[in-house]
Amino acid sequence: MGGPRFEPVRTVRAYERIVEQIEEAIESGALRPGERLPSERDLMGQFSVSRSTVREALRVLQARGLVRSRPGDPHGAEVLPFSPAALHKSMTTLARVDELSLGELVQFRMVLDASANLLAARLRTQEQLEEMDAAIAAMRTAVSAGYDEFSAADVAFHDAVARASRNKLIQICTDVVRSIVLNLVSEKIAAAPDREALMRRSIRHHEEVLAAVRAGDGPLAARLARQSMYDYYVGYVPEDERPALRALLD
Amino acid sequence: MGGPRFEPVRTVRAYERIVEQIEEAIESGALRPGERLPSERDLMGQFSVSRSTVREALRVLQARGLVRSRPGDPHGAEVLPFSPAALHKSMTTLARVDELSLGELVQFRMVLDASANLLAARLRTQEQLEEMDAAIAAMRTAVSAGYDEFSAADVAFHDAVARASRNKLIQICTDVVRSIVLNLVSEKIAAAPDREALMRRSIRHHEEVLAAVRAGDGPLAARLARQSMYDYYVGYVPEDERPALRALLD
DNA sequence: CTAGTGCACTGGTCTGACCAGTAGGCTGCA
DNA sequence: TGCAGCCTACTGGTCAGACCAGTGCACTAG
Repeated sequence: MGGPRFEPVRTVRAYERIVEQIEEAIESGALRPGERLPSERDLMGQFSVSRSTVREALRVLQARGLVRSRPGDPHGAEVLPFSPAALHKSMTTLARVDELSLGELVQFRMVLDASANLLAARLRTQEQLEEMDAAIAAMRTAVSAGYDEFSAADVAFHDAVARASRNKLIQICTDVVRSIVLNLVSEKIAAAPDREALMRRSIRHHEEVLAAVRAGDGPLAARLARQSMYDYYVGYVPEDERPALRALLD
Repeated sequence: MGGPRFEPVRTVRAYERIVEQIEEAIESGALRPGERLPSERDLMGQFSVSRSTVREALRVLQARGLVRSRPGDPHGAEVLPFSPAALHKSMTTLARVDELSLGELVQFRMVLDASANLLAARLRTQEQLEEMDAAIAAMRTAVSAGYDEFSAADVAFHDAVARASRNKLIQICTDVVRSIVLNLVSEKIAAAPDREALMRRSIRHHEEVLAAVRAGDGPLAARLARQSMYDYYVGYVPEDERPALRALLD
């Protein structure tokens, strides 16, 4: 006893080492978006491994959304700007396999949207207010155009609010969770018989929210935003999940 | 004009088709966590592709956290239960490459933690209250033990609150963002000269939050949680980002 | 009944090959 | 001289076949 304590060695696969190195180069900024990786045949020389190993590493990097390769491209794999695609993918998977319910997703949107509005009320610029105005105007004209147009304008409004919050994490999560929710309910909404009434009420709600944001009343904007989202989605949430949503209301 | 409109065909790689099929089997529940995939040599037969192609597909699935393969395992790759590891990875990448600032991360934690407390105040069980009690007790004894123990107890408290919110998305995002934040500041906190005073104040704050949760006062718990987190981290956030954090306070 | 051994099979890696697709230089025509 | 179109060198995608170290299980010897 008392001799040197050895730790179990974790065998690290060759392709993992390659992933680590390239990932580090990208995340540290040594490789910038738009730049190219050497070709696979070059990389196998640089890393002293076979092409299969290089390719497995590139597959992982591609799955993480860091690079993209195109067959025949003489310039090698391209380093991509960050996109929430990988985040989106894993959250979508979560929603599918881990029985994330519509109630939880909507509740999360209520939290995010309320916070975004709270922040936006204090941090918004004049330009952002105009974007929100424009989005609501687009919603009005879209009532007769159809649900897709309406939904797009609605998304534009919430995006403008999220941007005005100046928190990228809120923007990204808003975007990701919203697209999952829309994917779950858009068909139902588009087929709803009282669709037009829903749209008109939604527009009214958005106008109230925007008024609060314009007035700089964060808490009011947050409360109205929560209520608006609740009203819009509650009909599609199972009865037994609704109390949890109402717990966020005042 | 007027003829059939053709869409551009997207060439789909063979390994992508394999990923899609296995992913579908897992997400639909046809393959359950703990079950095994056929061996790579079996799969190359089933999909009529070479082993390289099968392996590239498995690498993608592994990067997404859906399966794991171990060398020598005679049972083939294992289907994993969902874990937020992939989510965590992509969010960490986001924090590194997309210049996510500490201010934004802390702000997001304030939003999540406040919402979790708001919900917990209404939905918590007696058992969860006891967990929170135990976590605070552990924080007290950890003041003298060291920062690592204290931090672990602190994490346990916030986890209990997140669980009590009954929203998995909140739990996961809390977990992911917290670990990123801790990774950024834990060294600084551990080295802070007034560390012990900070810990004691933090315990007091947690006690107040817990009292509000126990009393069922959601808005109060949310407000106290925001304030507590602000106080704990504000010293590590650059001056120019602090106003955005304060915008969340009352 | 158990400890130990051997074997069949696995995943990780390598080599070497072929194909279709791309970009950029080259050729030949106007 | 200018440009359209072809050529070629190279790329990524895929395949085939091979070797190795490691694993679990059945079998064997005690």
